[in-house]
Amino acid sequence: MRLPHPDIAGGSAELVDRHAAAIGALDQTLGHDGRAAVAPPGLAVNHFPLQGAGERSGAKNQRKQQSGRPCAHLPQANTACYKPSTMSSAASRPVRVRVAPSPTGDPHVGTGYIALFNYAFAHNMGGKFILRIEDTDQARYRADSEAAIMQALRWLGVEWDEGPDVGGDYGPYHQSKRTEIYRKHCNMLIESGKAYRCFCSAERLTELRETARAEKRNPKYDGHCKSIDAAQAAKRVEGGEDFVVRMIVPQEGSVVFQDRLRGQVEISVDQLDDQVLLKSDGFPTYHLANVVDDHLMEITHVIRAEEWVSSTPKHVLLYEAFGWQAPEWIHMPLLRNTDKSKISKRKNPVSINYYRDIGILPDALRNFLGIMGYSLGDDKEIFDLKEMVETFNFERVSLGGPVFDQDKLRWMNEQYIHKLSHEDLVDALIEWRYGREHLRKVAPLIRERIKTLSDFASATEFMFSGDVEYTAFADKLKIPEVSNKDLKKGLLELLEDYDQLDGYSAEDLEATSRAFCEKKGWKAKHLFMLLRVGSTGRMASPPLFETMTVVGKEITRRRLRELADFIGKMK
RNA sequence: GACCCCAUCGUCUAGUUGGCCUAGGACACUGGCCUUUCACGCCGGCGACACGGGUUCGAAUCCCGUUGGGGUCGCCA
Repeated sequence: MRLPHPDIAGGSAELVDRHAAAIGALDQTLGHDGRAAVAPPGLAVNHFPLQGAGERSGAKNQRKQQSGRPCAHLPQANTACYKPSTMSSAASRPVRVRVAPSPTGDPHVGTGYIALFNYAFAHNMGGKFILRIEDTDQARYRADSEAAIMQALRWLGVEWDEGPDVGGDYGPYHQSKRTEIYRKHCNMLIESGKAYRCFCSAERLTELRETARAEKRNPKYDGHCKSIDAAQAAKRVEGGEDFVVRMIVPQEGSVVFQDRLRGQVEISVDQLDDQVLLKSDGFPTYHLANVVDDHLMEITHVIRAEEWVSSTPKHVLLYEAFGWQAPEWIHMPLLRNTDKSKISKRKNPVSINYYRDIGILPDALRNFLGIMGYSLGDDKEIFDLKEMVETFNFERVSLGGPVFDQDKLRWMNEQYIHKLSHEDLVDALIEWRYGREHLRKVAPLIRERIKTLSDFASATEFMFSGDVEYTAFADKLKIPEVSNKDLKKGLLELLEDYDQLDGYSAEDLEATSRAFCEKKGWKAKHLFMLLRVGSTGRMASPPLFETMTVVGKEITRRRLRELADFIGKMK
């Protein structure tokens, strides 16, 4: 399923009144000349009064915040210091934060991590925690993803006060239902000379990027369409030409903003591109949607991952262009793989459901995420959500990127298991994989394969375990005429194909696998044996694809990936 | 490559107003105790302030530089 095109998607009819009001109010904020009514540049460094008490007091940050020359080198007042306007009213603004996942795949531990910190802060401040679905990417949209993300977040114990399913006064909470809002705001920027339509083809842009890279320049849009006058642009639009809307980034100066954890960050505008705000399919990009929604939803603090630091200037510029008060920026460190790179599914299981499926207790995962880049200050590592909320303080965040250490997670889970009463342990087991629901899926697959009930355990052992071993089958793990290297690569590609699926049915898996064989010229029976050994650790199993669904998507994925690595390492 | 961020044991971290730090805790690893076994538990061990300059009576803590790691540079978020 794809998202409906905005033209036919929920437009203004679905907008609640307050948005109309907000847009109306915005019209007034913009002066006749379209200039944003913002505080003049060059003010003293701003702080949210809110953060005063809890202000990070690290000397380094203090230095940065106090450095009195944020705009010193900047030439013109009008291009100079894009510093967030002073928030005189922020003190009284109730805290509202959000997590804004994109439904393009499995519920990511990083989403859980950021959600947890948003939740902890919101509750500590007596504020609200909002869930917003950023479903503006039609190409990567996956129908089953959104529900999975919500389920996973709830499973973790991170509950939202406003969101798509629970409602709230600031909806709709799906960006796909807010396209009319973005379109309007985009037009405002065009009218006020802050944005323009661009008709360049994807090919031209790619070429631009490539030549820039070849010449070792920073890839940047060359402003080709910037000078097209309004009348002509309108004409081309009417003529049915595809276009995007780009924001106009000032030619000189730099953008300065305060990050709660890092102090002052300054980035020169020549690092910035004329960012696309509205895509040719009519959907907004993250940058536009995020700013517009955060403003309309009255978000006070943007707590997100560090990867966003370098695009924050674009957002600051947008707030300025609209004449809005920007939220406070708080960029959390990135979760890491063992090699310190940003956590990724290629190197680490990243789906929350994987951890659920191998039998990690939700509280343990939550607690574990809570010690990533964070501590209570004493030597206490085991703490519940309530305790984290009550004592939460951004000063306790450390910025070195924390490695997601499976060993420590398991240890922590052990602590939680030990704390369970016998009865609760039984319940946990039943809820995990020893309940009727799961057994009902298992039974049909093994009934023909057991002579006594006591055969059940050995017949299904791989359905109740995490990783499996492949060493015993080392000499069987091959496909004629295919090198180990290509085999590994192929397996990984297949995994990608599985990931593109909406859902995880045996039929889809089989169809995908067969199509893959076709493409590769591999014999199905060869590939299927590999998949069998990979997903079960055996050469004999119940029907392969049914088995894979019962073993579960996450564990199967992990096992197949391990298999691929194993094969890659063979002689 | 350009820009930005970061820097205490292999890993998560305490240390944040510089002295109480011959750097504390946890995971992992490891020796022992307990025990019919295994596990748990308990006691012990290994193990870090990246480097170089400053500032200071005194620096893991402040400043500068170097090095290292990471992130970003998309009509993805």
